[in-house]
Amino acid sequence: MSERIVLHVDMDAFFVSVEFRRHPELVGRPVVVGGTGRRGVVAAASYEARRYGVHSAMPSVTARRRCPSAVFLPGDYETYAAAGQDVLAIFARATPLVEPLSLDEAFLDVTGSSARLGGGVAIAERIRADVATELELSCSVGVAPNKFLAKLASVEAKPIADIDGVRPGTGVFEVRPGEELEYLHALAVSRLWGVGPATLDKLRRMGVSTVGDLARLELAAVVASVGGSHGRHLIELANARDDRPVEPHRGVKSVSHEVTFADDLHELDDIHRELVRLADGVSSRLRHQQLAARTFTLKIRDGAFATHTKSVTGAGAVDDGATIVDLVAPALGEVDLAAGVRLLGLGASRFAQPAEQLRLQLDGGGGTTDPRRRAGATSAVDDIRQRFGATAIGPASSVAGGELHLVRRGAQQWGPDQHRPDDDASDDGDTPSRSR
DNA sequence: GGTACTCACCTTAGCTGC
DNA sequence: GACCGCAGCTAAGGTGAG
Repeated sequence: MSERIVLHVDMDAFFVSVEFRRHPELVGRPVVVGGTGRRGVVAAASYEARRYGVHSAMPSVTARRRCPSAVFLPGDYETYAAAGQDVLAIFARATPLVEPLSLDEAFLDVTGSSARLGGGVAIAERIRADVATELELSCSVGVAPNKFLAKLASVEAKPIADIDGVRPGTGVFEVRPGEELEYLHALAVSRLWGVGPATLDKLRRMGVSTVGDLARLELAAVVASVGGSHGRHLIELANARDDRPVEPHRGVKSVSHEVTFADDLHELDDIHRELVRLADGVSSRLRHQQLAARTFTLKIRDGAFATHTKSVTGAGAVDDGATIVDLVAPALGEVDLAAGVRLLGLGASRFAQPAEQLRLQLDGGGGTTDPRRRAGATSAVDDIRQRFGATAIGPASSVAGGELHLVRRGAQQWGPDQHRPDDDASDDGDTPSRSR
């Protein structure tokens, strides 16, 4: 059997690069995309900004302090998603086996097309060239016998930004068959997929600093330290073993929305109104994907940054917002809200097909007062949104201050928007404190 | 002192039924 | 009837990724 050839393609500073296309005057300047409010985080930083130590997931406040000259742009999720689709279309020319990981990266299994297109490295170079000429974007590609190594390899191909300046990367980096361990064992163990701060701390206490150190340990010792499944997985990776296939169509297992407020919520009415909005957003996505869920999880992060979750499993699968609110609203009462609510989230999981959901509801399992009427109203809402846009209609109970604010995927991806100084001065208690 | 959003997967604990 | 062990399910929380 021939060796697999897996590519990991990772767009370079993707969100920033998309912004450069419509703001060419910003090219070469430090640019940061992400939440612009005081509670936001950095979604992407140009390489010029990275020179100053700015990186993704960094609090925007810290990024401003490190690089005051940077241009800060609010994220535009829909535009980035559209650009991501364009990129995927180019990948699809090389192989039908494309597994997107996020908007800006994907695995490609090119084993079958390699003979026709000239091998893994040649395919990678071709993809890079097409992305550059057709989309004015750049990407880095890792080539390896499996997904895990390809992912590591793409990092080696990236541009480098440090205090001395920005240097272009190689663009393509290959880990050749037979050379996997030589490459892998010299890397820091934190480079392994699945080693975050908590696991790294445990491994360090065992004297592990490189992947090679980990590979030399007994499986039992690693399992005792980090747990069975996790330990076995790490040992497999440390020995360059990863037989996971590239899966083009991975079904979703959960759908969730969460929102961080510019100012903590204290009034139960306000919290309930936000819950209605979240339920509307989640239910809308469920119906769009023809899914219904049995379990809903309420997530609350309080004013002290402590996170609490409450799960509710209904008798039947549900896909309408009002029923979801009926299910999870009682859980609000089980959480101490005295410290205020910084973040509110709602997730749906344990999916069933809508046909089963309808049957269960009509059997009385949905717990609604009149499921037929509710289903009719929900269908009408979807029709109106289809014709007039997502913000054309929403639940009346989510309206505050005469304005309709709906939750859509990615709408507040990187934190609440810029907090206006006059928000505090004009706070008449009539409108929610969240700024949008 | 500052920590978003979305998704997946894991561990632990408690409950229930056999 | 009480108790034990086990399996299965659920809830809660943690970890990690991008």
